[in-house]
Amino acid sequence: MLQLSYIRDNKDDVLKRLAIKNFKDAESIINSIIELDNNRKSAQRQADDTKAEANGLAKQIGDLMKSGKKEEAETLKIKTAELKQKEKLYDDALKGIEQEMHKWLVTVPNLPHITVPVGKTPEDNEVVNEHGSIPVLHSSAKPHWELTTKYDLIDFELGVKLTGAGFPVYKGKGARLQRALINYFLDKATAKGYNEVQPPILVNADSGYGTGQLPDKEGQMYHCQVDDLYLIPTAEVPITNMYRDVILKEGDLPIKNCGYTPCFRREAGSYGKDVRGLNRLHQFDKVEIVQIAHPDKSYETLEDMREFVSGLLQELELPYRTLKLCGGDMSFGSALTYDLEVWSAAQQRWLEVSSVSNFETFQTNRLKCRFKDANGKTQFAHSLNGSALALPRIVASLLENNQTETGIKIPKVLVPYTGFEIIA
RNA sequence: GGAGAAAUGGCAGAGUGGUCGAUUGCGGCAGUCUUGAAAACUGUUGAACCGUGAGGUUCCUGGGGUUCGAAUCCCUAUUUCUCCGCCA
Repeated sequence: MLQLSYIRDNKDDVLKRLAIKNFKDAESIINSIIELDNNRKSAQRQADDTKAEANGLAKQIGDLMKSGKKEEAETLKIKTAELKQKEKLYDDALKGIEQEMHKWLVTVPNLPHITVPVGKTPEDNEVVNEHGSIPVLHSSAKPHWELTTKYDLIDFELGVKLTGAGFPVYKGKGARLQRALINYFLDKATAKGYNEVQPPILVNADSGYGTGQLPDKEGQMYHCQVDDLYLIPTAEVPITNMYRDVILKEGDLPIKNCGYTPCFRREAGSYGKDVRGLNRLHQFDKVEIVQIAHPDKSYETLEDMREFVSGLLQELELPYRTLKLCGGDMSFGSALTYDLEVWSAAQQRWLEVSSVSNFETFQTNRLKCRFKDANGKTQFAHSLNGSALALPRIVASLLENNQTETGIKIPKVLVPYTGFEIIA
């Protein structure tokens, strides 16, 4: 959610940047928000003045009662009755305006950073770098969904039987590989100074609103209606919401947390080759890194996080590239997003394995996550998060890229975690 | 799941209808003293909104109500604690 004061003071800038995000009707929506805010101010003025008057009278009545002047008190009481009606009227009006304003505000996406490329589709994303060489596979190389069957690593059919499509069963060395990756990622993150947390994987609606999954992406989350809880689509939700309604000390920043959780996504509307094998699942594992940063430092932090994730891919010896997302491809709440994609040799395409974003104050404004600066003023912190990493597509490319005629080789850094060097 | 008790500022903990946004202690911050530190002493220390300012309004878990007036009374939700039941 954008900050009202920023919208008021920088309307032109806001409109210019919303255009980069291809946000429709920006001008009319921003205008109505500003107009509503003006109404809000005068409504609050009226309400406050009325209350001040009523408070004054109540105090007078108290004094009169104490000094035994009952009759005078009674006359004043009659006066307050009228004020009370007015009070209710003004309060209701104010509440109505605030609700209306909030309704509009949550529809406005975050402003993109000035360096965000203009564009509408993934083709317009800017390639920041490419790393590693594209492997050449032997003639009988297979896509990962055949390899997982051949070596009995993942049983997609069994998952369908237990739950449905997109809920695979990992078996034997496949299951062990999952555990190895999770441990490896967590070890790397904690070594980098991230504090490991294990959050709940069901969250309440407040948490959903805090990080922006609600109200706009409601349909993408699994919802336990009996208890009104949501299965998390990413650990970002619980980990960032730990700082909802919190005022931090400036010295506490940056706060670095990481956590492993399963993630659940309904993925309504996905189809075709996108959902083949491990490419898109309803349940998958991910290690997430989250930082709460000082506004002056958040872009340095973003680069740090990007480099950390790149380092993981390098150690895993996977060819990858980094994209800076264009305005049209960025998520609703992000100000700047890097996507990291690994090359999937048998599918001959790039697979997104990490998304690293700076949300600036977009989430912290909703969360009311603030810090006290050197002057004792409270201001919103910046929130950032990134996948480090999401497992399925890493597994897909590891299996595909490292396949040989004699088996699938495990990258050196993982061997201590898997306990085996080859899947054969 | 059943019965009872409770929820107040960063923490502890007063306050049971009228200058209470809230006594006090701890913690935090600033100062005095000190070569420095500690101790001691002094001061200061919640948030949001409106207002150039003076100042005003709101917030004592959330929501609703009673009253001229609510932290204080009533209803309700949530959470915590104790006891019982169930249980990985």
